[in-house]
Amino acid sequence: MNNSAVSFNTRISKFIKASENLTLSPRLHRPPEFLHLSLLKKCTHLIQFKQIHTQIIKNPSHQTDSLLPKLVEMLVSLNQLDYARLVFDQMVEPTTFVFNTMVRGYAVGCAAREGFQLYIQMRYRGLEPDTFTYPFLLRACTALSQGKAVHCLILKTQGFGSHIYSQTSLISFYSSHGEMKHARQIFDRMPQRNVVSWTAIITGYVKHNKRYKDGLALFHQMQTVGTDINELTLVTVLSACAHIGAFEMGKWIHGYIERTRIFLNSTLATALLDMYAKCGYINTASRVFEMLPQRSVCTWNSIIVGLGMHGYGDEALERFEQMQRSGTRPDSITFIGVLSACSHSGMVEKGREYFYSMSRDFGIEPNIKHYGCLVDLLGRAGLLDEAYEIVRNMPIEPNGVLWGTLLNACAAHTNVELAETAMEHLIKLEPFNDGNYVLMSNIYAAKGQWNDVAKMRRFMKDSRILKTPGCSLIEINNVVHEFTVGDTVHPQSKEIYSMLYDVVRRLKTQGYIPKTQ
DNA sequence: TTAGGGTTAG
Repeated sequence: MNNSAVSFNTRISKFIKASENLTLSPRLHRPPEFLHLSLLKKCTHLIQFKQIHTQIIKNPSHQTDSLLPKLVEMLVSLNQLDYARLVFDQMVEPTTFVFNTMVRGYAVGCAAREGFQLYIQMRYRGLEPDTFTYPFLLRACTALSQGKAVHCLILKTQGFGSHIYSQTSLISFYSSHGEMKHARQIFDRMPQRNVVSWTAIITGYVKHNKRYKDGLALFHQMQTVGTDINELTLVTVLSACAHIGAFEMGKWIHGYIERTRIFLNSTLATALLDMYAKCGYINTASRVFEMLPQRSVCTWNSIIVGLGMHGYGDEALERFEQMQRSGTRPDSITFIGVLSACSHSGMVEKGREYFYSMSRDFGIEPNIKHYGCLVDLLGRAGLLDEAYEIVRNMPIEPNGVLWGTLLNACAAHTNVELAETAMEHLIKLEPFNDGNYVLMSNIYAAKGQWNDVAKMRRFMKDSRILKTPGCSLIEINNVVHEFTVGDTVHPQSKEIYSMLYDVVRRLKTQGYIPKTQ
């Protein structure tokens, strides 16, 4: 036990002794409550809470409204939920505040059932829910049906013009369950919106539903309306830019951050670095990284992943070493960055060494993604037998991505036999992934096994597996245009195709032969 | 005592 805990225990012993003596005195029969409160605030260990709790319940007059709720609140904050419940159950007249606090506690453990039970108990006692109740209750929900039940309760008690916090919670809940239609309906019907509700709906599109263009469109709309924008909004918008390569937009946001002097905290910096890296501007990402006022494991990860992605393996590993010298402990994601950097730069020995050092030197157990990187590292380098050995002996059940990694390596090094083994697993794990069949067909073609190519194509046709049309995005004047193979949706489609034919014609005159198989 | 955020294997 450390010194502060010892001194605390001395103080509490003295206090208990004093309060026991005071109880005997007719004039000073109750110890002052503020003493309990000030001691409660200093508690760090469960045993200390228990000692004070014992003292509180010794004096029935102290079970009143200020001490036990405070005790429940503090226990919930310390995640001592069972003990908080025990104290809660001793309360004669728990208030809405205490019910809310308990529901908040259950929300941490996603215990919606207990949360609902408490809510019913609260209403049964004739207590009205307040503006805090539903956001807590929603946070406890995991299943869509549970959230819908809370939505009904909100409508029943608050009506359609319910409180902005409840509505924003509903937007987040529905969007995180893929129900953007519901989320958008609530958003559109809100009588009042603020930066949080706008950010919640944009995040719904971007983070939870991968609808980046829709997210950016709403961000434009948000600016038109003139709502405040803060760093949380920008983090989400930058993440959307990174995913679809909207560099102009991302650069504009960087300018906005500088113009409005928004503090580049580590979350915002991580998103900004990632945007530059994913849009192809790794040098700008490095320059921004150098200037950062604040670095965290995430900002380090972002730059390491970015460098690795661009084939700057040595620079990524240098950043990794620099990160450790700066005193930042690498985490699981750091090693994904490090391993993929080795993989993309062909640094087999170093990659192997880093993989085995993860648990040995850093206490981080490799997960399936780390194994994926290792298999990719070995596979790209042509060490297919070793890669297959890893897949067969790894302690985690290999998934589709992992077998897909091996299949890619087989395609790069034309190994039909191992590709067929990988394919056997992929048919079970990813039966509708057209890319796998096309790759297998290409491996047969590379070996000249045309009968097998035909078989593979026939299998795809019979199983009604269609090739996903190729898709590309281009950003012009802050607007992202999306194209799929053969589409004529764009208003300038004729001119675009005419230009494409011209490009292909010129390429062919320079000796380019398209690879169509 | 309440709502919204980043980096991760083919």
